[in-house]
Amino acid sequence: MLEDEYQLDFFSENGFVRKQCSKCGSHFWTRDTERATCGDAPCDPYSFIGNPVFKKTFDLAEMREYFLNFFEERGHTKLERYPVIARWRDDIYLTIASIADFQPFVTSGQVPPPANPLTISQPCIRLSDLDAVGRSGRHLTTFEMMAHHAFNKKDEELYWKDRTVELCDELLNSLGVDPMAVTYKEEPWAGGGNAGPCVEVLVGGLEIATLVFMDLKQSKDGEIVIKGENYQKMDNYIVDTGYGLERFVWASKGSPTIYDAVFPNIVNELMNLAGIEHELDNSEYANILSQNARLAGLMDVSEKANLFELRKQVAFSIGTTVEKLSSIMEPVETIYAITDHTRCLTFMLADGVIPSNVKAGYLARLVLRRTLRMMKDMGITIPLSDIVKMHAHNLPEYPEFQEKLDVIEDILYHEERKFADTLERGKRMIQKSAKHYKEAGEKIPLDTLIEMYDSHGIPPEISKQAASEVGVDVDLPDNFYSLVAEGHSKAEEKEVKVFPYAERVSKLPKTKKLFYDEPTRMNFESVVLDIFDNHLVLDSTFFYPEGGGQPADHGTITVEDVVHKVIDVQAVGGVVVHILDEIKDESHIRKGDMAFGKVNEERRMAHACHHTATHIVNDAARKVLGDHVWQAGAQKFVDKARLDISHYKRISQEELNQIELIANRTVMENQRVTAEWMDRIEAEKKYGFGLYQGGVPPGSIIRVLKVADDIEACAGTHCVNTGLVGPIKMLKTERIQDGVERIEYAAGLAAVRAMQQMESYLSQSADALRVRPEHLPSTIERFFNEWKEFKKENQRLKEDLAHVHVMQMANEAVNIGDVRLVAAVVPNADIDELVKIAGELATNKDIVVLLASDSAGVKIAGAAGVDSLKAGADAGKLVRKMSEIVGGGGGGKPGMARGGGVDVDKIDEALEVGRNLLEEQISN
RNA sequence: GGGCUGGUAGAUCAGGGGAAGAUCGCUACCUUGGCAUGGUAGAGGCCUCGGGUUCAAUUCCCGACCAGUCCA
Repeated sequence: MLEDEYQLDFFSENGFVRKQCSKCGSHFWTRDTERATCGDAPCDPYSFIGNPVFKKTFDLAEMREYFLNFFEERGHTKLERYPVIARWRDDIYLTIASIADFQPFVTSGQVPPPANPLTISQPCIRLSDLDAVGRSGRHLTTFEMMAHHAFNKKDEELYWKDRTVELCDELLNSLGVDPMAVTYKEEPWAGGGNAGPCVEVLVGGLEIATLVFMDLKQSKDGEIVIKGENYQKMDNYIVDTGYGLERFVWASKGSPTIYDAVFPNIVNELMNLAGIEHELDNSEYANILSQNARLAGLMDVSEKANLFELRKQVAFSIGTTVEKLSSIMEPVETIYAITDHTRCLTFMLADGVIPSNVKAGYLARLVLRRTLRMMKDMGITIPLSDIVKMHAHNLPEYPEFQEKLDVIEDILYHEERKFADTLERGKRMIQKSAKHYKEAGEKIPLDTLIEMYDSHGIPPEISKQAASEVGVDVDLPDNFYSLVAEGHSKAEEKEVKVFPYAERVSKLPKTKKLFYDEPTRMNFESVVLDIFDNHLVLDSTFFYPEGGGQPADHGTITVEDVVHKVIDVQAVGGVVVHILDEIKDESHIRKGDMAFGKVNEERRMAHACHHTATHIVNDAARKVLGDHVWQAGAQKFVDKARLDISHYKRISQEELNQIELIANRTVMENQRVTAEWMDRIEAEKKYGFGLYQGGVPPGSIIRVLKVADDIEACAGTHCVNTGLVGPIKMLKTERIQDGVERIEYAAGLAAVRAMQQMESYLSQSADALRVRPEHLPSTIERFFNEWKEFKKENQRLKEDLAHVHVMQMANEAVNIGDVRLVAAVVPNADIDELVKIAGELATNKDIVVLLASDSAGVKIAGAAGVDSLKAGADAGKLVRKMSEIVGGGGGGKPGMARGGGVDVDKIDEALEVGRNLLEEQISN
């Protein structure tokens, strides 16, 4: 990055000098001509701890208010915060910076900003430094990025670098920061395909703000190279600032850690619950924490080795041992982490993240389980929701937290129980396996630990502990988690569907989509713009292309009296491509030809019904289950449709019935369905991000569809009022992922057909049992019970029968050497019977039994008593040989075997062969 | 979106192509004044469901459903 980028008039007019840090070599601007270092860690240690840099102290609410007012007074529009879950984006789950609110469409210039310039305090969640939270004294999973943004265009500039730095300097001065102590360090910024010059603002060793001047975008031919990537200048350039609210509060208080500055009351309460004396007034104790924070500021403590180094240095400076220091620090650090993590959960859950095993929900569960484990370690036994409530009460400036508390409590209750179950199950598993290895005198292999974690969610530390309770040792390598990851890295090829004619299509003008204007019209005329193979592009069309979970229309297109079937329709960058089933010999379609289209009405109407029904069901589900319900996907078919929603437990039958009732009531109220093309930002302001439940559409103008109380950006075709949807019949629910429920239903004629189908199942079942449908449940229960009793009865009878046979047959035994053979055909006996008889006969020690029957082919059973076994008899081999004779196979153990075949005529032969083979066996 | 594990008695789980098992719990009886305990006997299983392979499937294969879990 060029040095010129940082030569600002503001600096030169205000007595700043550009210097190079004597330690790290980076350049920085300062008013202090004597200064040698840049002010950033590790070149400068924290000096603000115990020595606040502001005139007065602020808490979160005060600081936020001060900042926003400061920029509002200077011409910025104050904006409400966005959710911490990035609903308006499909590339990230969580909001990681204030600028994320405006990506991608505002930053790209496609969509005008909601206000310009603007100021906002955006809660952000970053889980990348999870291990450092609590330990470093400064890391948080959740923080608020206070910001002011200005979106400039080539010919329309609001302000740029000078004004931005000036505002920052003015803000700091107004807070009473010593101007000589502030440094602006040059640090080019790059991320997410953009880049630009940037200055970090440092006071007292702490980075409290970052001022990014985003004016570059990634480009292969770009001439500017940053961190190995090529960039070029953009036509629109953006002031992207980030002021850390929590860091400002920390700097104002000068407390040993950021946690003691941001949520001191909750930290204290949890310390009490854990029985830790957290007395910051105690100078010795405060000194330990301060030393720790100062040194931790200089290193990355998520690395185990660094943490040990930190401990060593702090222990040395206060004259104690690492062990002693660790025993003091670890519990305190854990409490800090719990406090932080629970605040993170408060934001996530209140903004509608449902803990789950996929997507953002997984991140919530990750944090949640981490927290539960730490609470257990610290002996904190109150429900997790109690801590979340503390945060909610602590943050009255977020009234939405209060409203959601009931649902949050319910979610947390479920999650806590679930995790307890998982751990319980895991403990049993590992101990069982531990016993196994103990007997073998071995350690538990690493593979087992990996499986415990990967497949069963048991952290290796817990496995180790559980195993040691049984007295088995476990080797736990430091790189455990990377070993787990290795097991996952078996390459997965992804098939990316590439539209074959994208290049050619991109040169065509966008197709006029007339199906929005006249949703009921099915016949139309248009002009052929282009055709390649069987892909036809028209000037305008009534064919709906696949999208938004709605399949493409089918129908016909006639050109020059030749009728072509349309089998698929796709939209490629605004151009609708009709895919024909075949190009016939007689068709000579040319550019400029008139084309006559006819859309298959039945298919279209079925899709429209199901699409409108989907919005109705979504609305009903939210009314029944709660506001946390969020569409996670949907698909429409001709005969049914399905909707996936986020919900933290199974939908009960009663709830489903309720949803069905409400949905059908909406239908009967025959409400108007309206669609309106709206400015994107305006729509977001008016309706919130619920708009994007069905996906995030591109562009500055979006189609806002209102069905009942459901308002979404939707490009599908719909019924013009809810009455046209017809009946909505719920078919089933399915849990496709933890935290995601799938509801399947049919609407319109499809619903009627579904009901008829169900009815026919019912009447067929009722007919079979010769009862009326309403008597089915009781009758079936009776039948089932009777069937079970008959089965038992049958079993008993067979045993009795076997007994009778045994008495007879034992007398008919023939002596062969030292053993007695019973060889007989038992007519009509099934295999179970044969086995029973044989088994019982063989309780006579010297008997060998060979039985056959002719039920359903040939069945053969053989058994041998213990003495006959000693004499050499092997029922397994006998039966195998005999079964071969009758064209089958068989086998078993020497004492008991079964087999069979198909050749009924050879039963006697088989018995004869068995007898001969037995003679051979015992003569050896 | 990708991957992994499991579904057997009321509970927790063994087993495994050739007569369904253990432990706890349950019922009855014995031991006791009563309970704890200790005996003895017994009840309780469409081995999740649907296909396939086989002479034979609870067991192997495919699919569905249910449950658990890791990762992007």
